[in-house]
Amino acid sequence: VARTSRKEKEQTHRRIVEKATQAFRASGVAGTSIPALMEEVNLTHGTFYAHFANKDALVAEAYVRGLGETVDNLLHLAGEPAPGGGLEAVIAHYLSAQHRDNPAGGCLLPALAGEVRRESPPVRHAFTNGLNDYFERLGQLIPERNGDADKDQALVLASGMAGAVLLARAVDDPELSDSILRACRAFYTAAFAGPPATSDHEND
Amino acid sequence: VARTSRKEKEQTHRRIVEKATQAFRASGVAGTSIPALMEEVNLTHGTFYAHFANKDALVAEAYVRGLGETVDNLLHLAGEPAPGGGLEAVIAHYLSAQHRDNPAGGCLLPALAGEVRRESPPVRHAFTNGLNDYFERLGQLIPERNGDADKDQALVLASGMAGAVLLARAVDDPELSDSILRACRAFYTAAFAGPPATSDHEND
DNA sequence: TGTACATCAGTGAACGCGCGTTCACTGATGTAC
DNA sequence: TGTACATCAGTGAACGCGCGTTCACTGATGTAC
Repeated sequence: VARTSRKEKEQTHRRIVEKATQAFRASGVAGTSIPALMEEVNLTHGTFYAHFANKDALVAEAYVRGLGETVDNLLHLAGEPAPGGGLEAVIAHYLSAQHRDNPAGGCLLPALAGEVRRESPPVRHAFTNGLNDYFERLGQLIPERNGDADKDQALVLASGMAGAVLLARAVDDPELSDSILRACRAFYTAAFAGPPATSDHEND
Repeated sequence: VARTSRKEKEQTHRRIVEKATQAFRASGVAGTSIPALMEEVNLTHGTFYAHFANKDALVAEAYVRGLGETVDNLLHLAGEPAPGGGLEAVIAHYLSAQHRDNPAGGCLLPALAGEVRRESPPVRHAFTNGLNDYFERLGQLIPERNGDADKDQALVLASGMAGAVLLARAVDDPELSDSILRACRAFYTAAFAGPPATSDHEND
């Protein structure tokens, strides 16, 4: 077989990016080779360069797509964007064992944010744009509570949850890993999705 | 020159580990080659294998040392371990531009925790042990406030701060990066190091 | 303390390997008439 | 609509490179007497 139509080429392009976002989150950018990636797309690696100038161009595209997917999934979990309504569900899912155990399909931040610092300027810029969207859309779920700006609260919540999953995935002790998720889930739920102000002391 | 004394060999070993913890935090494990590392130690790369069975053995040792150093530095910042006293200083330093801009000398977690998941079992185990120490020693700085266990609070604070530095380092927009640090510093200080319970509304 | 031998820290060339990327080629798709 | 030619998506062998690791070697250090 030698050539496919232009429509099929677009689909191939999308399939490469799609597999790449998953592979990058699962194995890191350096840990995902072009030959291995193209094999998963069922093409020879030579054709990669008909779609992208180089690996860097793919990385930039995959980061943006991965961040977008991440937020889409989170907002979908929250149901209709009723302000504050679904935030508890978002936190519970983000800090779940299911999310921890599925890096390839989960949020891009705990999987890849640590590598962004060492990527090329275009990749870092694409990531930053995607992250700004992320913060903004997450912020819309948070009810205004302390007079803090929505975005400031989104920064805290997003970075905090990313850090929790980061550590929960790193340790090899399942109990400790569960403890990290449990403690953070309780904390962030109370801080961002709990009742506005009760005089009762909170319990588990 | 051909051979040095046993005492000098021990020093060489330490110098390799020391340079490795810095290089790994700055460039990642995969991004640090044995030849490049040994050049920084001013030795030819062949002698590396007189000190370590393979790269993995160095990685395990460097993780433990890096985590230990990190906590030592933090506790030193907190001054005498007066409970609750130095926590504000620890948070302020961790979430400072200075820390963000110095990955090689800073906390190991935002720099390397994302890679641990893909390391060998011995490396993950060494990391987990080091992290348990980290949590315990950090927990001793946190005043008991809500009846939560010290360790649970340490998990939240450590993972939250690590996530904040992780994202602050990833973005290429200095303003956004500063915002992340500022918002998280205000939040975690109020949550963990602030006054136990004031009726006043907090301000900046 | 002095001598003779064994050890082994460090040297530097070499290895096999997988990486990102290139390139001549194939033949179905797209286009001009 | 049919024919003739140009394009180009995908193929598969090949490249230069740096990686982790090995190894024969050197000569100062360590040890036995």
